[in-house]
Amino acid sequence: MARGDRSPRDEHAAQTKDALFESAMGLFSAQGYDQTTTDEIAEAAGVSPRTFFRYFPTKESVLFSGRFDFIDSVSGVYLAQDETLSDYEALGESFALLAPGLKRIRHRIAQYREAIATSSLLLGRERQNHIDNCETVAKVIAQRRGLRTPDGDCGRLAAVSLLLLERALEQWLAAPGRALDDLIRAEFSALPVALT
Amino acid sequence: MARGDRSPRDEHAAQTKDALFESAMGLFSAQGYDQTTTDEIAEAAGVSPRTFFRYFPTKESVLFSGRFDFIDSVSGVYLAQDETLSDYEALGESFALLAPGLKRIRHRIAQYREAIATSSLLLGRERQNHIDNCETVAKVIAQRRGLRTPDGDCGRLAAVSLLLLERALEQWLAAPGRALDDLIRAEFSALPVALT
DNA sequence: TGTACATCAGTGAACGCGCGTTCACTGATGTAC
DNA sequence: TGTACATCAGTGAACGCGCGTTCACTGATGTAC
Repeated sequence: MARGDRSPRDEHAAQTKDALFESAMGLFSAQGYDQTTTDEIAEAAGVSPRTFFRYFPTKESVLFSGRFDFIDSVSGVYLAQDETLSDYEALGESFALLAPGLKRIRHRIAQYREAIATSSLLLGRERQNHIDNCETVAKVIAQRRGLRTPDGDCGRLAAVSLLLLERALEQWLAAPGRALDDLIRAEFSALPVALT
Repeated sequence: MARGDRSPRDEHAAQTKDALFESAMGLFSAQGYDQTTTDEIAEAAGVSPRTFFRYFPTKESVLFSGRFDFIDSVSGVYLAQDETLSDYEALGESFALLAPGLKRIRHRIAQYREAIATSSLLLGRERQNHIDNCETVAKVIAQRRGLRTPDGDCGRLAAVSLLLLERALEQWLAAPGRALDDLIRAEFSALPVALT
């Protein structure tokens, strides 16, 4: 603990935690979250069953410890968009601008979503995150419009934008071909046309 | 079992099942799904813990036994819409036309959704239902367009429509004032404006 | 109508499973002097 | 550099909890003749 952070003991502990994390993610995405027991994870990481709970308070917490908050970084970019853009355009553009940053962790995101997809419980947790994200986005839309609190319009726009982002993400993960920001822009331009 | 269906014994069994269902829904929406044990439900229904599993294979199945499939009835109405309407307009109109049928079971729907909202597991199950619904709607849109299989456009339109329906439903359940079909039409007309 | 048998709602007791907790210990690493 | 003590990663064993299953029974209702 003295200077910096890397004491040999801490180092070893960090390795164990990492081994548990990697083992867990591998097993979750390969055979499903519900089908994977904490005992199995420990065994795959080469430690005793009990040791799992020394590093993670719950089985779920392994998954969410590796989470990256994309939406939290949106606000700043969004508010910096040119005033001539509509809220909808500014949202699409903000997502597209932030998208390249995800390229580096594409594999991690894919694994996370594979795991999520195997379990109703995780799908539910993810849904709650999604609801929080809607709220966050609705608030920043309200702010750009000079409203104190988001109204129905802000909520609707937030929900629809996140839906489109979600679709783009899905396509990006399914097929490696196109860049994420392209897919996002495509989704955002396709919707208005489809509503005519 | 002889004529019709109501033997006194069956009658009694049906009453027990109903008592379990009502007790369960009441407890789920009042104190939360995860906080309600099957023992508690049995006790509230005045039967032994073991009896619960005689009528319902799992705790979840109680909830879903009372489910009403709104989306399944959409296809027919949707395909009957006038050709001059766009797909988007026809969807909104179909939902609005079917909406009045929900008035009768408003209380049941509210209770169902209250229960769902208390548990991540249920939120996840509901999410899976939602995904199925998207698929169903996407297929019928494809059919109206004369496509053999739904493309991205159909999927996007389906997802957005269901999102708007969801929002209208939410408002309807939260505030008793307005009719559901009004709220649906309002949501469907508000979106295109918001995207300009 | 009456008797013998079949069915089935309801129950009790015991158990398996997996997550997560509690208590108590070992032995290696780190620190104070 | 050397000794005494502190810390902490890792572990074992036992347990609580709630869902769901299995086996075996009781007693009321239903049916065959």
